[in-house]
Amino acid sequence: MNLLPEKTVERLSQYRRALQRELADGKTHIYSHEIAKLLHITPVQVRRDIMLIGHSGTLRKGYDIENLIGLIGEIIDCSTVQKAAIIGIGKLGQALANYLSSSNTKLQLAAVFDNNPDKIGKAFSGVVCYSIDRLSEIIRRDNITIAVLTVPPEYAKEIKNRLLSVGILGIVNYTPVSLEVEGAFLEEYDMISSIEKVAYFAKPKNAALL
Amino acid sequence: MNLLPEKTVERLSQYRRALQRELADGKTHIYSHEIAKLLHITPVQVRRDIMLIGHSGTLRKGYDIENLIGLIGEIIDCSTVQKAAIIGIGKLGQALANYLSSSNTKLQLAAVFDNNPDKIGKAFSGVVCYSIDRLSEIIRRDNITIAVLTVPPEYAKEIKNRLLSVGILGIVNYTPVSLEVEGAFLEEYDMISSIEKVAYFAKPKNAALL
DNA sequence: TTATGACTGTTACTATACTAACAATGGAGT
DNA sequence: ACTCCATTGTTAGTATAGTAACAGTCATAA
Repeated sequence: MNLLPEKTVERLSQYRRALQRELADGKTHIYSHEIAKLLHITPVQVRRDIMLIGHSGTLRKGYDIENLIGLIGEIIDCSTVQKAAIIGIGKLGQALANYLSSSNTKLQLAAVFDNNPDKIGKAFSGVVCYSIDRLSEIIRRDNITIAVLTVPPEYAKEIKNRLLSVGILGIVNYTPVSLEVEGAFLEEYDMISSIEKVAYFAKPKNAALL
Repeated sequence: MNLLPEKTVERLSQYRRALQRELADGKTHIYSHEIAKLLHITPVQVRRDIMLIGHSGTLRKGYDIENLIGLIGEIIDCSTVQKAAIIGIGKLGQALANYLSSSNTKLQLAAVFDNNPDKIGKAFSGVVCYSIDRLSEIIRRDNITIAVLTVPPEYAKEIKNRLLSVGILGIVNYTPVSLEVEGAFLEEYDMISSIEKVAYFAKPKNAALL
């Protein structure tokens, strides 16, 4: 199968969680316009995304929820478990650790790292915190492939380099400094610029033009 | 001036912070390719963004940093101070409170809200926490226009409705449930789907195709 | 059994974002 | 003064994302 568009992958992740909730509510089938309503997007977009993952089996009663959840898993999860680490277990890191360990994906939070001695050895969301000095060692040992960066900005670049040198495959960068990454997939998200963007479009003058 | 593209606004926010760092280092002028290098994008994109905000005065020595910072401010900041509130001051909310209050934008964190009695009355990043029951009252009283939602997902919809009914202008939604918003600018960010997206593209099979 | 209609699957179109190409400018060296 | 060339400003082109239009399918009911 070819690569899916980025946005489609993001939505598939959202579909899956929404579908899991519906399944828990006892529903077995669902229409595209129902999924659309849950995520506040259009039914066309839902059908198009589902088309892209080659969902053949669809009958007149809409999509079979369990079936679809399974298929999404086949597409976006790895056949083997993928392990993730959070680097920098401050407020943001702890929040993410919570989300990750409570979301039932195949993605497994395998380790967290920090340089604060008070935190090392403690567990966060059930995962033990290692010293940042052991980053390369643990990543290699536990075969961790995804890293979430929530360190203070001044450490970001150096840690990124260490991650790349032990062959990390994916990095999610939540620090406000942008990184250059070769040989791994990088996703950057800058909270401040997101909020400033909203402020811009929410300015009375601009809101009128929306 | 017309509305700017969303991505351009996000980058302007990033340019500004990068430029402030450069200014602090004693630099007075900067080339487009230098800015590009800081954010790991192309010089063309930098120049295009700057063109869009109508930066006329640019000479052979690159852009005048102080000048450019000022212009970006004129464009993306409001003429009057814009006030923001964080709803739900858990781990994520506290992280955001920190970022917001330490970033020197015209955006001012004016209040935070929570339903936990232990938190009410306490200060977070120097901002006092109110009971969620007083949401409408305080937003109106302090003329808060931007809301950042970091509450547990089950509360999101109801709080969104309250925000809209007091005329909020912008909402940043960090909860994993999607919201329907009419009459305000909405930005949604789902951390789980972001990380799952990275996991997808970082799968060995897919990474080969990048 | 056939017509109906609600729903899916697909293609064609539009909008947004990014990139490449190139024209215009003006300081520096000769 | 003239040429050179690094750098900006702008337009044209491409890629990605989203939307609309429509054809295909099948359960249902007359």
